[in-house]
Amino acid sequence: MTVCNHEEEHLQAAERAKRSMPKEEDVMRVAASFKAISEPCRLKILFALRHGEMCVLHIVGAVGGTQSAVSHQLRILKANGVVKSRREGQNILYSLDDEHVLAVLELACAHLHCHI
Amino acid sequence: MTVCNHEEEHLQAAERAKRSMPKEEDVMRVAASFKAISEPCRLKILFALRHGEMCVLHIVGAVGGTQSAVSHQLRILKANGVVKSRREGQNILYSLDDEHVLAVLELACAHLHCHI
DNA sequence: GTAATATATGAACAGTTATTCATATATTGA
DNA sequence: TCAATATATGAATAACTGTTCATATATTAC
Repeated sequence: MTVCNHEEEHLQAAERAKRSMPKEEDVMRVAASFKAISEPCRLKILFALRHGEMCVLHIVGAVGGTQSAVSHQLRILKANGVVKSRREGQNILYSLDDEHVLAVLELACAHLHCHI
Repeated sequence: MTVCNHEEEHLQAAERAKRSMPKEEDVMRVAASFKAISEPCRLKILFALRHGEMCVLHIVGAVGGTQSAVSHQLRILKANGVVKSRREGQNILYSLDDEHVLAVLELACAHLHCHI
């Protein structure tokens, strides 16, 4: 296969793309973060946490599913820097890690013309 | 299991979370979009397309892998509204669907302290 | 210490997905 | 029409992932 040989403009874009490709490690981290928020159940958790921190059983109540499933999902979200948690007595309170998370959610919804 | 019964503040967040949960259909669409950009190979395609539209073989050159694999991935990106394409002679030129896509990428990188 | 509540986790199974290979379609030029 | 180039796609397999079930850990109240 021979790479196409048209417009100079496209060739320049291709060369810049090759030069400026982020490090494999960074690509993997970004991919893992998006994967963390790409399952409906985990996304519901984020929508739930928009309004503030919540304990696990409140999250279960808001998104459905079993306590075990939600706990597994929270672990994935936390491991990828999407949510954070703190203990308060018997409860662990979860919240969105920072303002970037909500901003990404809102951008995605705007892109898809969802009103959330 | 009994839902925890602490701070009024948390209870209100839980109730608002339940009331304002987006429709299942919208959650699925957002999740599918994030899933589309959650694989390293597809993410590399997006990083490549930051600099402008490119034909398939240029994309293959920038991200690696086989032509077939890249073509499959492009189909997924396009089906989920992440990239768009137009024909120009023998070539199909791909580009990011709109400015939201780049904005989401940049937010994610900022969140993870990647310099892209 | 014991019971109760809240949360986390390991293993196993089922469903999903990415890649490869072979092949098909579409465009261009002769 | 034929050959060459560019892109797409169906099927199969291998790898990954989410859920469930059972159980473990941690905190509090008694």
